[in-house]
Amino acid sequence: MSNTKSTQRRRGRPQGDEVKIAILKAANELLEEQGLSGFTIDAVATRSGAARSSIYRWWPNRGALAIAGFLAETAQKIAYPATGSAVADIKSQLMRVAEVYGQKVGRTISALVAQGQSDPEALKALLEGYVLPRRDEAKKVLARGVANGELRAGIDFDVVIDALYGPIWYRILVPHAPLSREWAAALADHVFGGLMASPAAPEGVVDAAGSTAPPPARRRAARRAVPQNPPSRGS
Amino acid sequence: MSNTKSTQRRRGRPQGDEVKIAILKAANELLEEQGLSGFTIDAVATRSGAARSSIYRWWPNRGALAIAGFLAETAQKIAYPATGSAVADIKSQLMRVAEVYGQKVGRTISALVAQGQSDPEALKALLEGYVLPRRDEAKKVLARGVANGELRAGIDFDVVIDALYGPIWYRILVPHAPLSREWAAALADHVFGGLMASPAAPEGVVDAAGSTAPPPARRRAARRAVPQNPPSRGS
Amino acid sequence: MSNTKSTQRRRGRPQGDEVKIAILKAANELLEEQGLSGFTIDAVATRSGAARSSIYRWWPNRGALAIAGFLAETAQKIAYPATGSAVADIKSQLMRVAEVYGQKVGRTISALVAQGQSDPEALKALLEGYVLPRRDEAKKVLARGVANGELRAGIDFDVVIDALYGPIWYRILVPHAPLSREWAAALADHVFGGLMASPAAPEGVVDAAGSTAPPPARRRAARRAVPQNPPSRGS
Amino acid sequence: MSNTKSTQRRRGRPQGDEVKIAILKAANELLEEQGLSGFTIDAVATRSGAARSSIYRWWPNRGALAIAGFLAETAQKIAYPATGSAVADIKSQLMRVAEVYGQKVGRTISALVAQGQSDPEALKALLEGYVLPRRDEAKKVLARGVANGELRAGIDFDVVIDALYGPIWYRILVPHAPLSREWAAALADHVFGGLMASPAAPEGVVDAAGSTAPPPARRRAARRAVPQNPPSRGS
DNA sequence: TACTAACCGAGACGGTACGTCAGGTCTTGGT
DNA sequence: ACCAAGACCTGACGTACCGTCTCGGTTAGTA
Repeated sequence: MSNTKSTQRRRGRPQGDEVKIAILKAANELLEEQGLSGFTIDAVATRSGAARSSIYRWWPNRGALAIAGFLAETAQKIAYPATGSAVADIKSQLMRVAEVYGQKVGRTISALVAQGQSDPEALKALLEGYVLPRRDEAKKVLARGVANGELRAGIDFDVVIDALYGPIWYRILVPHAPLSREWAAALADHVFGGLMASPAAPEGVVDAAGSTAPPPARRRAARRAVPQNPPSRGS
Repeated sequence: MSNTKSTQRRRGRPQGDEVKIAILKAANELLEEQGLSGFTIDAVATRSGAARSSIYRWWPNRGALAIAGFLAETAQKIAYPATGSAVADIKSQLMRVAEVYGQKVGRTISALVAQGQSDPEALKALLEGYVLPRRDEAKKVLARGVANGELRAGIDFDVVIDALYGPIWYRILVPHAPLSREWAAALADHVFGGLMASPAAPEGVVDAAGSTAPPPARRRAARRAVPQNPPSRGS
Repeated sequence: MSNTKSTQRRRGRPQGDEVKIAILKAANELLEEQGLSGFTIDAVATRSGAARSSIYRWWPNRGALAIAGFLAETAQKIAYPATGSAVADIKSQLMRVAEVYGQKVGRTISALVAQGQSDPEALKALLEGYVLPRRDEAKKVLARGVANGELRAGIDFDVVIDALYGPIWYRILVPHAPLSREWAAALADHVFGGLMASPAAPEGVVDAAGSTAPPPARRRAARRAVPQNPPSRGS
Repeated sequence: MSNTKSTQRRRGRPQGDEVKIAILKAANELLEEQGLSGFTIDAVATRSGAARSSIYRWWPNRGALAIAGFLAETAQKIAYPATGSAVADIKSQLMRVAEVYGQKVGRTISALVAQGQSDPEALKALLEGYVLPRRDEAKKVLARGVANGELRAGIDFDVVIDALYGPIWYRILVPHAPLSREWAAALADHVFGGLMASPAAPEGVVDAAGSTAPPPARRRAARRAVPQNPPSRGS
């Protein structure tokens, strides 16, 4: 990024990465420990041993610093497993995410989202630096699942990801009950398995509620593959 | 509520409702229009015509005022429909929620959640004043669905509600894509209908990942026998 | 005061003095105990058991209340003695004033003066209600002294009173050292007796500085009798 | 004072004196023009062009600022003259003080004293920063007068200073009549010259009231009449 | 004896200033 | 050129009193 050619040295004192790293580390720790309220530029400066001006030299404001700290330190810790089954991979990763987000990372993420509500740049950075890349990853796994035949062909990946991961973010932001692996497992089962006792109901709902976007293609494919699959909505 | 008998008048000058109402109205408008950043006690005072001290007389801090404004003005605007079908009711309400939250109410709610991340009281107020009551309402509808035979008996209402509403909150807080009725309809269909191409998969996942709450029996049974089998999980 | 003829009774409930008295008492106590900073309308109301509005019904603001409390409760406690000698009366009263002002009354007076600096009405009330009447009293005693032949005929009573009582007020307002009877006695002696070793000096000063009020009588007597005697204290 | 060696530079941005000076200047002007009531931190900030936070960085509260403004701007304007005669010096300085205090400085000082009545720190600062140093100066002049033989050896400097300057402070704080050079001259004459028509009276009083500080100049005259009266304080 | 106007307690209300805190900018001197 | 230190301006926070006002309840003299 800011590197010129390595042969071409700039004048003056070269930038020591230690300062930057110390700042990011301190930022991340504060975010984990105290959330947004304790995350003060001054606090970061004090903890890192850096000066406030050094922070502002590299990041334009506290939102940017928060995101940067998160991305540098925490973001990449949750990787997808890669077994044979896409569904199994997703489910186990979902459980792991629920577990991890239930701890310090959750505090951090909720702080970042909160910051984003009054700081469009921070929101954008969070989206582009974390949310969207991870959604892309998830989509790849889902695509593998479709290719495998584990999942129906017509599913809308974005909707599925929202259905799987949305509840987790919801629970860390609106903590009406703690996150747990068990809850995540149940969530995955519900989403993958459906809830209906009788397959006929949804269509009625769709008609009744005026839905304009019935997903028929999937259904047909599904019908082929699982002939006696009763939840055929159209039938 | 906190009134003693109506015959028992309180001493002192009675509170003029106009002021309180004007304050709440102004608070709500500011929250809708500008989110958290524009939501200042001073701004509320100016817009409402009240004095700052009058605001602080009734609400201890800005978080409490934000919640109160939302609850007083906006919260009750989204009611459940009550047709015959529980599932249809939920789905159509979900779509309506998605629609409404996609507009000004969404800004307000996201601001409130953000505020809650650094203000435990505000978070508590939001939960107790809005989230939990609405979840209870939803649970009643779900229970009706189970009683109807529309839904399986074994489902965990909290998980279902998380699966249905979590994604909406997620999307207003992390707006990677706009909310829409269609998206909500698709979401409902996914959750109610499931995603699996083959119903066998989840169990494998469950086994692999150590889930303790697999809902397999129903589906197999349903597939076989189908109709109004209400196999309660506990049985 | 605001009474119309005593025969002409007004309709309605007459004013009960208890409330007024309780208010004044509380006001005075607060002033004595805590000075200006603790003297709050609210504090007075609470301590007296009266309502704030009752206070404002009778006194226009806190300054007026402070003065009224002082005048009603404390002011008249210091009376002049009346022996034969005017000088002795003044001196003993000065000592008594110093003693009394050194205690709670001093706190009260200093608070009132302080209040007066930012409240012209209060200052005026203090002057007219306390300071000037007492100065008039003192002037009478001084006049008696002149009539007696105890004091020179040409003295300016206002200047004398300033010289005698000014230092007391100065010491309670600028407490560089505590008030005491001894100090007051020394003060009286200095003022009544003068400080000069040689009586010639003042005239020179007077001439040089343009004084318009030379006190010649005493000096002449002194000049005659006691030339350059430098009576050391230790002798 | 607080400087370490000049070679030892402090880190960080050095303080720009302009800001501090502008603040003190504004503070002083406000005090002169409007007294305590107009002396608001906000007003000082506005007039000086500085920020409120800059004021609070250097002074802990409004009392401290008031004192500082006075000491920095006004306090040193009144110096003692230094002619041969101590008495003449004191008298002419007293007249000058009366003249000066009768104008803007008087407003300032009365405001400071008033502030001091509810702010012990401010009172202490006024005493230590202004009152006591000036009293010390006056004592030096008085000592010179004693050395000269102009003044009696036994006089208590503190009492004399109270007698001379107390009335001035009294008059600016309790302005029953305006200050003037003439009044000050008369005051000086009274104090230096005494008031008694006959020198005998005070002793009676002294004895009766237990005074321990008899005024001797008069005594010389008295010595004739009451020769062996040795009311030496030390005995 | 009933009326009725003033008294009284309570407290809502619009204001103003306080002192605190954080954010973000700028200016030094040192390395 | 980078960095620590910290002065500086801005603006919101929550608190404390002020003085005004509007209620409901009470009470003593009058009709």
